[in-house]
Amino acid sequence: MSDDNAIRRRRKEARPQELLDAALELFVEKGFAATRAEEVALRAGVSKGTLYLYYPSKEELLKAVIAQHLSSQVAAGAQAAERFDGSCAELLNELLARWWENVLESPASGIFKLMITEVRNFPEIAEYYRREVIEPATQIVGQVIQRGIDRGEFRAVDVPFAIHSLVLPLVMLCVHRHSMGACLPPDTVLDGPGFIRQHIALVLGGLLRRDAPLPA
Amino acid sequence: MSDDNAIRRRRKEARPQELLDAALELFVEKGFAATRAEEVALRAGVSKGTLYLYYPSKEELLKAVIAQHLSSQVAAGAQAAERFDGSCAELLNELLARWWENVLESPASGIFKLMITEVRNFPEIAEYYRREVIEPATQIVGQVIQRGIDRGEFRAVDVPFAIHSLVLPLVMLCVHRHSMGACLPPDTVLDGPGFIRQHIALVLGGLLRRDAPLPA
Amino acid sequence: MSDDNAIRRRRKEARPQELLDAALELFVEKGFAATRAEEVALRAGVSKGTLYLYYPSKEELLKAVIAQHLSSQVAAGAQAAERFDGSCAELLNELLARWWENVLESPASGIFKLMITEVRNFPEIAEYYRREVIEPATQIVGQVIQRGIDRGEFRAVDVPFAIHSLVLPLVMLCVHRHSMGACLPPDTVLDGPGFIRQHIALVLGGLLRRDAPLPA
Amino acid sequence: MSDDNAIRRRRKEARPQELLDAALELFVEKGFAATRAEEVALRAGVSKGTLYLYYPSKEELLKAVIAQHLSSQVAAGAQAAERFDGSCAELLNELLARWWENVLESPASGIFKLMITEVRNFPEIAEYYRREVIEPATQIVGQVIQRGIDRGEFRAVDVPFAIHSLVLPLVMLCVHRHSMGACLPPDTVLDGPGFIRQHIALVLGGLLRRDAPLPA
DNA sequence: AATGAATGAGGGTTCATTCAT
DNA sequence: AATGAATGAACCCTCATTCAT
Repeated sequence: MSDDNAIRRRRKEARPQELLDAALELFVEKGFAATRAEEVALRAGVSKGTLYLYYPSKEELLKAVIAQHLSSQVAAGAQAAERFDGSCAELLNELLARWWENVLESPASGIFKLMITEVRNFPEIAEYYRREVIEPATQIVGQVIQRGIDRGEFRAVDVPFAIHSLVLPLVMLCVHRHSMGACLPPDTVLDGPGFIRQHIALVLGGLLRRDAPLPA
Repeated sequence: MSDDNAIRRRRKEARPQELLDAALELFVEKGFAATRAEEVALRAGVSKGTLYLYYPSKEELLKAVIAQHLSSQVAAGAQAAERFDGSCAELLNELLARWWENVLESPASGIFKLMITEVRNFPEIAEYYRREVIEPATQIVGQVIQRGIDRGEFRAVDVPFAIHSLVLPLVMLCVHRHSMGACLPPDTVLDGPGFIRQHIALVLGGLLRRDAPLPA
Repeated sequence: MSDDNAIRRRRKEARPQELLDAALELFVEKGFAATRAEEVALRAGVSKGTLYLYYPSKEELLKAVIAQHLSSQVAAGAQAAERFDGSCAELLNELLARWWENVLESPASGIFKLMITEVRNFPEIAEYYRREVIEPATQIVGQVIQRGIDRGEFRAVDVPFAIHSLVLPLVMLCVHRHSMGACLPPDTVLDGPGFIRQHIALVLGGLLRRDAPLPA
Repeated sequence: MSDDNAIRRRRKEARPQELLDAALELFVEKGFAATRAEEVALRAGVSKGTLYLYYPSKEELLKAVIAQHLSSQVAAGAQAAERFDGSCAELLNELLARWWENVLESPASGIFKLMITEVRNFPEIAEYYRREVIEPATQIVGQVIQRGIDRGEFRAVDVPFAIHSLVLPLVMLCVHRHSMGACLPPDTVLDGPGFIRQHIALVLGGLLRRDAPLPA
């Protein structure tokens, strides 16, 4: 019996996460409004009623999904940036490539599409997202660029603009993967890592002073 | 009678467009599923029933909205690319800047968010979008880059990757404007033209051969 | 102009009847509730609005349809019964055969199906129908049978029962023609006059005293 | 739990039948189009939504109502006809009287009115009805009459006509009961069994050879 | 008189949520 | 804790009716 209970308890403790995973998948796939609460429950392997034992409403479920994926998503990046001691170009390379691996290649990447589709319907989420994601991510990348400029590695470009030039394609790629990308034949889909490498090289081409040595 | 009818007919002929405009706004704002048919009607200044005199269902209305904004959206760009006789760098500058003005600054820019949120629910739309927008737009930009490479103006980069590096930030910016951007204080919003100018400069920095002269 | 007006006026004066005809057809075909007012108008060759110039509502149109077809439908039969001087058997033969020709073979035959389907939704119609149709028709046939009994031509059967035995099959045949009959291949449909002749012969076989001479 | 579930399951299992019963009543009373789905639900003692847990649409509910009442409705009659060993006249008496009791006196009798009012709107129902009801019922009665003719009990009448002469009044009576009959004072309504007895006697009077002995 | 665009109440159907078991 | 039957508010869509032309 203790054994059964152990399984049961493990099962029970896994429930919220299983529900969040199912919800993320479906909300990203079909949108929040077009997803039925029962679908989420079924995909998580429980009944409709059980969903409501863990989340008081479909909307709270959405918020939980978002909260989970936005918290401490950027903490890791910040630490990497602190410790790194190579050139700024190399650091950017490192940061964005790692970020791609950790976030964009995972199911969590859907969160970006989800944010895009739902912020305007749930305004409280907007501020949360700005504070937890945009702000810190912008800061990390911005600091590296600023450091590159200060060190004479980069030209004196407009830093906020440069951040967008670097980051937006990656985010967009990730959104694409969950919208059009999901409708096209898989071989059509862009090779992520390959693209990132060249993209950073291109933008660095504009960032680097002409007299600076090219990065490896 | 002719006069009376004229007024009436003008009204009637304007209805479809008024409805499409209202629908675009609302579908972009709240998503297709979360928008009530009656809301669209009211924003267009008519009653619920009137909507159905012009479009047989909410779904057909969505398709009409999309069809209208995707048709011949890229034709203009193609012509500009044909006629242009300056350097490829200048042509890219010209193309993207003009595209920004014509599309992204207009209400039509919302169509990108709409596509992202709805393609997976309406698969027929995906193919249509690929054929009418992605394919031709990719070709135009791709041809310019290829020409630059052939002429010795650009380095021998991977063309499809380069297209994405150039274009995705603009699209993403535009999506952003209709999602997070609509939730933040207006002064936070990025300056479009300024960004575009620097973005192109940055990427061109990576595209141009180091020994080539910088564009004006 | 006078000529145009003449046509117009003729046209106009024919309108109510054209509308009634169209309404009868459609109400019989699809039922009152399932028939749209506009359908009636279109079948009558006018626009939706015009229908309402002649009848204030769909329900009033139904009542007009019914009233038209029930009034004086039986008057003719009554007179024939008065004048006839042959045997009662011959008279019944005559009456029912004629009734079949005049009523059941005409589009007006649909009125029976219409009554069946709609009386319960429009109770005021019931009394009207009883008074105008059932009562007089019953009386006419009943009188003939009663006379036959009084004269010693028929056995002393229950008269109301006998009326039903004679008349119900004809009515049912007629209802059938507008329901199942309309769904089957036309060659399947029963030959009306042939049936009537044998039906009356059969029932007369039971009515006539065994020692009476058979009718021609 | 088993007990609780038992009650619950019994409830759930009874629902479809309760809904079918309510639907039959209302569709017969008001017609299919004029009956609201919610009315059916309320009469069955459940809420609007519950109806849709058991039947996917109002139209499917109609089909279920019809299917239930037409299946195996005539099987019993066929068996009785097989086993019977009296005279054909007695057999007809028996068959029709029994049919009256079993079908026409029950709420199921409404199905005839329902068929009449709805076949033309749901063509698939027509074929079904012909195959399941008309065809077999016609055969049973037809065989008895034919046997009577073969045995020299009946005259050589036209069999299909004779079938109609026997059966149509009963069907019509039954239709009447759910249309006009429901609008008249109850005491006006014809006495079914009494009528059937005399009706059969009358028609048999025409069927039987004059030299044959009258049935008891 | 005739039209047909417009209206909005009404009915079919869905689905978030509740609650008895 | 888990289920799933039941509810009813809400939404899509239809159509009887109106009315400006």
